[in-house]
Amino acid sequence: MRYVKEHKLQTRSRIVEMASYGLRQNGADGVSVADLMKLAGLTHGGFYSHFESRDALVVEAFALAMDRTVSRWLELTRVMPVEERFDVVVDAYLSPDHRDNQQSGCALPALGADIARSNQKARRRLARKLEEMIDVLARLLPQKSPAEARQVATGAIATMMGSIVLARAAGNKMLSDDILHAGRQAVRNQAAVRTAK
Amino acid sequence: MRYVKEHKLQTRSRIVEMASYGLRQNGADGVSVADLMKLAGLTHGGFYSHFESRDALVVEAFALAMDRTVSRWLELTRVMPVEERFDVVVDAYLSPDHRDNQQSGCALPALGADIARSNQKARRRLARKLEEMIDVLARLLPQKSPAEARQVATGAIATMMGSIVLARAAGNKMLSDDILHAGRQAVRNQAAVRTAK
DNA sequence: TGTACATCAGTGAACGCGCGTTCACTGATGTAC
DNA sequence: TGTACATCAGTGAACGCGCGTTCACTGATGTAC
Repeated sequence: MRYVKEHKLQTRSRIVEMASYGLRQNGADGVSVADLMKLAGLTHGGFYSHFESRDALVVEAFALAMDRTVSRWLELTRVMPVEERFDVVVDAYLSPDHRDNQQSGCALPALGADIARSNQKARRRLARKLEEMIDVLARLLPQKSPAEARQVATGAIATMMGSIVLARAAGNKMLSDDILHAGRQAVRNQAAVRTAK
Repeated sequence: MRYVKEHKLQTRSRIVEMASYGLRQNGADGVSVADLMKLAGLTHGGFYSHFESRDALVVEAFALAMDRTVSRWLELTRVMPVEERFDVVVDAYLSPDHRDNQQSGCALPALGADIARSNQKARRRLARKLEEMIDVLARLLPQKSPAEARQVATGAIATMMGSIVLARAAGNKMLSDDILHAGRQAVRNQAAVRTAK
């Protein structure tokens, strides 16, 4: 064996990571296998020794991007006072920076609709990642009951991802900024109602 | 002239209408020109005597679908007492029926992300349709100031479309239903805060 | 009223291209001696 | 320590296919006579 056993796994990870950028940027159908491999510094021929199909990579890349978003939320809130944590996440999500950097942003606005048209297996995997995301966000609302926190977190994620899609789609700077602002207000209002446990 | 002048325009309209169903169902990249023409009962050869390119049809079909949604909201609320109108629209949007009938539903959840990756011209056209949609929904909140109604309507549309995308993407019936429910609550809470003018 | 004709909406074969996928091959590498 | 070797990660040509688009043609139709 001329290569350490981890070498191929590292290459595979690199492909998934770079693909997650390319796919978020251009959509699930917007990048060819050859281009995805080029992003990882490889040629397309070796692709099928790493993945069963292009679709399999798309699902993996999506899952990785979801994990990264969750990790980012955890990092972002670690050193924050409890009562500011939720708003910090919301403000970072609904920022011009996130709107303008699709390739490194949350996978939901970029790929959600593609997953919705995908097969059941992919949608189940998304569902699990989405539940994780909801749980992490709900834990940033400790002043609410678990059930209410979960409901608010679910609505907040829907509002945040919808706002980002619309803000990116609107070919009109002023409208786009208005959408981000309205999204922030909307999430705050959702969280504010019946704050008491 | 062997055909009345409106004949070709009617055919064109039929193509746009049928395309709007096919594209909402399968995404902007999910249906071929040949299939889109077949939906209208035609063959693909005549396509370019009606449209400059496939993209041009996609944009027209998207715009038509947006108009239909706005018309639907107006019909739905015409005979309703003023104070119930907003909720009627929200409940119809965030219904299992809308989630499960992508082809005849709102174009934003189905095609928003595709438009976000489209050219500036298409995005400007979307922006105009989106402003219309926001205005119509804002007018269903007459108890708020125009500025606040517009902000709430914007946030509500983001929440509604985000919830539908997530509810469709979640390969898990219970989660999907939870998302619709959380979306309804979220929109209500957004509208409820500071209701007074 | 009947017929020949010009028009043009719609047809379907053909094009070039890029895609996902396959496969015979290469060459860098750790190991055996 | 140096060399021959087996392995297999990665290469790039080739495949079949479906796509968007083009174009020469057809045939149904309203009009002129």
